[in-house]
Amino acid sequence: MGKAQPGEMNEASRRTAAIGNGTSIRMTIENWTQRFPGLAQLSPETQKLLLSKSKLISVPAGTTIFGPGNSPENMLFLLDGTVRVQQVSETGHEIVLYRIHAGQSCVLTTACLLAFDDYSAEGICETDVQAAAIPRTLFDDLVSQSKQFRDFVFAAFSKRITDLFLVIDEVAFQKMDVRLADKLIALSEGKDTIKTTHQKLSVELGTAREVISRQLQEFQRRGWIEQSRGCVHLIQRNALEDLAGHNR
Amino acid sequence: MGKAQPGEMNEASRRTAAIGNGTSIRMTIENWTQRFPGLAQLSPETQKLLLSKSKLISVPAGTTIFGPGNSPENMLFLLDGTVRVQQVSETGHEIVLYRIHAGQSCVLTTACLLAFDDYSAEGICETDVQAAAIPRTLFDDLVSQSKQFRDFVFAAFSKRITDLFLVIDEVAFQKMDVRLADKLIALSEGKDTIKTTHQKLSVELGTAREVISRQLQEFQRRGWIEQSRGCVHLIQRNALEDLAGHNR
DNA sequence: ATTAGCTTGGTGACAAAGTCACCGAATCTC
DNA sequence: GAGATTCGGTGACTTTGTCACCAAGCTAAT
Repeated sequence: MGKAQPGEMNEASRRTAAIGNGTSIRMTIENWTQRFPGLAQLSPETQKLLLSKSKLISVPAGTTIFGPGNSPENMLFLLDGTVRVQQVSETGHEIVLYRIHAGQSCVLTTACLLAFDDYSAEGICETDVQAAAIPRTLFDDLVSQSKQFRDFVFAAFSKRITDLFLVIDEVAFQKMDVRLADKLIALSEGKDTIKTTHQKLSVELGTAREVISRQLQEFQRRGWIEQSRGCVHLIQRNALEDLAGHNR
Repeated sequence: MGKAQPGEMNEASRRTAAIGNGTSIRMTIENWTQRFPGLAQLSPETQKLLLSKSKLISVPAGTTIFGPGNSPENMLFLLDGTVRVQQVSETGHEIVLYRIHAGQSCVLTTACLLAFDDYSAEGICETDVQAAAIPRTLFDDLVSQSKQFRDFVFAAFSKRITDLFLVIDEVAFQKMDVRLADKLIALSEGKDTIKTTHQKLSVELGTAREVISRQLQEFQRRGWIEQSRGCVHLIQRNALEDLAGHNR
């Protein structure tokens, strides 16, 4: 693989959280179920059960919350922050599969890990993260007892699977310039500066760093962006959105 | 897209099954739950419930059992045959996502369709198919009542998601020769002749027909395969397996 | 402060894969 | 048997991925 080892990017300091073993529990929000559109409709008893038997945890940015050889005991409901789920292939290539945002749950990934530990995906906190950890047994009880909870869980699974369909479609058929423009818009979150490197962008799209560099140069040549070390500045967001097909 | 419209391959005659509306119900197997490793452990009562409230259906090869604008009312458990799940992208490109084999269920795909009807995937019977159709309400009851059934369902979801991870990895990072060799081995099912066209193989891998043609020519040049119209004959299976990395 | 090492990004040459526009032969349909 | 369709082959070109290497910026140790 040469000297650039993509698996060794030091993400902050890449701590590994021992979730469920008493990691910095901080009670910040009492009624966190209200933050989940799908959970707010649970019966009061179910909500009480969830709130009483779950623990609020807080994890610093850069932590790997699950990954090879590290299946969490609990399932997480993200209250704040985002978790990036990515995969390292045998060849050493990396690709970002999806992100879990506040208001979503890790159930599927967690469930997958429980079922098959020969997975290759890992979940990394991109920001400081606050989450509610619920034990597997409680998860099982809730699925059994609450129709609303079942619907929430199955909807989460379904959304994830259809999203993965989209990823496959993109990787297989979309041109790089379109994919990159789309990713820049997504990562910008409305702001005009994205703090990222060419290397990180290449992992986002599962391509090579050189490809990103050339594509960004082309965008710059057209006056759509400007670059500085570790930053991309969006100058003509519209042009990028057009290319990404956001107006169709 | 030129004259070759990939979306118009006439698969047998591409009937659309109206599952649940009294399609040729044939009682062939009484204790079909025994065929599912995950279901055989259900309690006798649960099995009785499943058997009594589900219907055995039989669908001819080429039928689209689900697809855009055709969400089935029931969830299927495949007793015999295989269903190919594939996707058509906006650009008109097609790719096979996975197959559902006898002993597996469509739950996830079905669930996805129920949740989001803007999906683009479709399920096509590759062979004559026999399946047990279970109504959504029964599915919901079983998930609620039976721990074993829950485990079965979540294992199915998990397996599917991890499989999709693998597909993404392959599409993004594997070389075409490796992927094609792998696919040939898989499609051969142990036999030495595969009845398929270059066009169909290109859909399997989400690539262009020309790429397949050239790659097969190379395999032929090396003496690994021979070709005739609509057929690929495996001459040196070992060589293909080696390339596909089956001995590592 | 200086140096050594790492990260970031740039570059050219080449290989692999995808696209486009054809073509002819085999097969099917009427 | 004629015409249409499917199947596969081909060359020219573009896009993307790979490899090897370089230089500027940043960081940490001495």
